[in-house]
Amino acid sequence: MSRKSKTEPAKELSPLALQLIASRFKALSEPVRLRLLNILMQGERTVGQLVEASGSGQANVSKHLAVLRGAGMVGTRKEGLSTVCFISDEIVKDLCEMMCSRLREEMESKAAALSSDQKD
Amino acid sequence: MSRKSKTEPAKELSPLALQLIASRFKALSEPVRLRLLNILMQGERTVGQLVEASGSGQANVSKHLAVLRGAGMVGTRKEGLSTVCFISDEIVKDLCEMMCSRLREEMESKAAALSSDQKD
DNA sequence: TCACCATATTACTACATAGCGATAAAGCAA
DNA sequence: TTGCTTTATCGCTATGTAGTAATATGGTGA
Repeated sequence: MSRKSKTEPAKELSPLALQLIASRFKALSEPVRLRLLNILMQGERTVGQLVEASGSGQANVSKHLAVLRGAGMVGTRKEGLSTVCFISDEIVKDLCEMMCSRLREEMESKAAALSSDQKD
Repeated sequence: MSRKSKTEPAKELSPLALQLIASRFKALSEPVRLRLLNILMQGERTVGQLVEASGSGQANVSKHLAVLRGAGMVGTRKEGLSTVCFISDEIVKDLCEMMCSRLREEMESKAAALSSDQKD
């Protein structure tokens, strides 16, 4: 592989690369889509189950699933009448957990700051 | 820390948590913002340097920087007339590198599929 | 003080998309 | 075939935001 000696000095990314990376992050930038992924992390679900579990409308869920499929994060297969959905890229879990624990840290440090900041 | 025995069974996230995570990813879902972060990974830069290096307009860069600051990813300090910008959350680098290498994998496997798929 | 410089903000246009209701498409049952 | 079920798609409205030009803000030097 092309590993340099050190930590790699943060390469310049081409406009195309930036565009592609941005579109991946964009797929993750919507609460409903994150909710769908969060549900799918527990295992495969049909579209109908996702509709019920997410509380969003059927058309909306279908559209969001199309986005996630387009980003290569969710896969589907037909099973009778239903469409079974599953996470097709495990990176999603890592990314979300990373973001999640980072948020928790921030929250906790802010909470700590608030409680030690209690002047009158 | 609160690590369970196994891999943690993918907790249910609250609507607020989903909203917060989504907004972080949203900050990363724009090519210009990724470009700014990419430049800042090489070290601190003034707004003017970012304008020049990114090729975007001054007002636009300023607005994107405000988004990144709002997401806690970039910090700034005044230094004379200039505003010096720097990455304030190292998670950004990890996230981008993760996404980047994932993309590279996909590209390479697609390229490989294409070359081995060369029937007449 | 005034003039200048770097940056932020405002006002605006253009475009993308989230959400919804209605409808289409596709597979199953009778 | 008809009717039912599940999902995808269409048409639409409302909202968000990227980009730009113009202006405002605030620090610097004369």
